[in-house]
Amino acid sequence: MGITTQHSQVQQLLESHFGQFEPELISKLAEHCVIRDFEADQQLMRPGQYFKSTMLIVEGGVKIYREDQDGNEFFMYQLGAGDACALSMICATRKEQSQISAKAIEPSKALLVPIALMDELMTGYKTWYYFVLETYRSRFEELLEVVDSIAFKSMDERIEFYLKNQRKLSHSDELALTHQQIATDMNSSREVISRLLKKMEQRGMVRLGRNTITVLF
Amino acid sequence: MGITTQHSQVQQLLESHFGQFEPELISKLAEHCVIRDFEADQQLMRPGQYFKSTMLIVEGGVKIYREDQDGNEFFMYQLGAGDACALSMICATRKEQSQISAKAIEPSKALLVPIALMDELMTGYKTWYYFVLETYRSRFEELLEVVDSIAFKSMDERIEFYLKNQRKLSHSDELALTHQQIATDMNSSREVISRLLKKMEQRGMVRLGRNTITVLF
DNA sequence: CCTGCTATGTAACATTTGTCACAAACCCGC
DNA sequence: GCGGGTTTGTGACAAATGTTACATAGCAGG
Repeated sequence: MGITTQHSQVQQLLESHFGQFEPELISKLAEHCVIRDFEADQQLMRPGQYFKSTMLIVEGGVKIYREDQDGNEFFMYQLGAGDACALSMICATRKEQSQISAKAIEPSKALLVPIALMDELMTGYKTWYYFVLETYRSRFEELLEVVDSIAFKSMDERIEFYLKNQRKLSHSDELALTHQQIATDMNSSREVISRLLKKMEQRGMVRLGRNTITVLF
Repeated sequence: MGITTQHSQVQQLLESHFGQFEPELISKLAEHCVIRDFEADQQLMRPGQYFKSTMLIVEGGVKIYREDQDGNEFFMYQLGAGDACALSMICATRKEQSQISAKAIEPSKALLVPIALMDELMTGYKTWYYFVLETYRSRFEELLEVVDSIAFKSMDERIEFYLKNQRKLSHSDELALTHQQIATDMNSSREVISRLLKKMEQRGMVRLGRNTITVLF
């Protein structure tokens, strides 16, 4: 939760996770950013909130999901070190409200870039403008894949898609997940997930344990 | 299909549909754009295609949808005069492939902006850079609504959402649609749509006719 | 090692959506 | 006003997903 303004630390974080930025951009950012820490499970954004700054993730992982009016969740994608929240970049520039929710899945650190700086960064630093566009483009594509998975695929294919994503994010075939968590992320029910996971185990696609799913495909 | 390079005509189209652009930007674009006409039902983009230019719609309407490997479609959103294809703007700058399909729903006209120009436009013209960001942001939000509708809603609510969209796009409560078209757009089957529309008619939400659905809500 | 909490398994059933088969209604051109 | 195509209506059934209710299993702390 603490807010620090140690320039040298910010500078170092920027250099290690945003090496593509030109040196003057890094100094500029280091001058104006603050670091913010989040605990696991802490909410970074909630719908309806106004952005005062753009977030650059430098440590940990952040889950981006959509919520409906009844509090149901739907997981969309996840950010890690080196990523930025696309919506916060553009909403920020236009003082719009957030349409999504974000939650830290582990203790995480983000750099907060004041929105007042955005215009100057966009027009003055080519690497920043590329970064913003690339961020938007790749989130957009991730979202398109999500649309695919719910528009065209059946539940068991969606679980497969979900597990593949989780594996990529955790860099491991051993996923520490409960069936309930998966169900919540997919806006389904636990029994359905258990049932289908069991079938996948019989087909040799996964190995199931308490709190763990080992991906075998 | 014809390609013309009549500067004055381009200039005029730009002025009437993209009035927010600064005059020098309009001249710049008029100098380098070409007009392209599309017939109704003609495909503007297909997945896997490389972009050579960004499209600004100046007349007609374009439907943006996703296709799966079996040729199933899923309608996402629609562009009209004054809109631009978000993906073509950014894919264009990075020479990436299109991930979507686009089809003219009526005879349409677009201005083609060569991708070689993008960098100069982005850095040199503030109104262009705002336009690109705003385009991306609003498509992103439309896509989020689409995700909502399939992640959280049942078929009848989705039909309602679909009809509301169509009404907004056609500026009329009388929609010229067959049940089959709706089914295709929603990746469902005609019988399901007919069944649910009938129920909606009984509840007084729509009036059904051959090739027409009158929205009453 | 017992207790209690959490996670998982599973059967039975409800609901929603999709599929098949075919009938009826509508519309256009002759 | 008569075919022939297209569009819509509908019943019966299949398949997928969601719900309810409860049993069992694993783990952690006392």
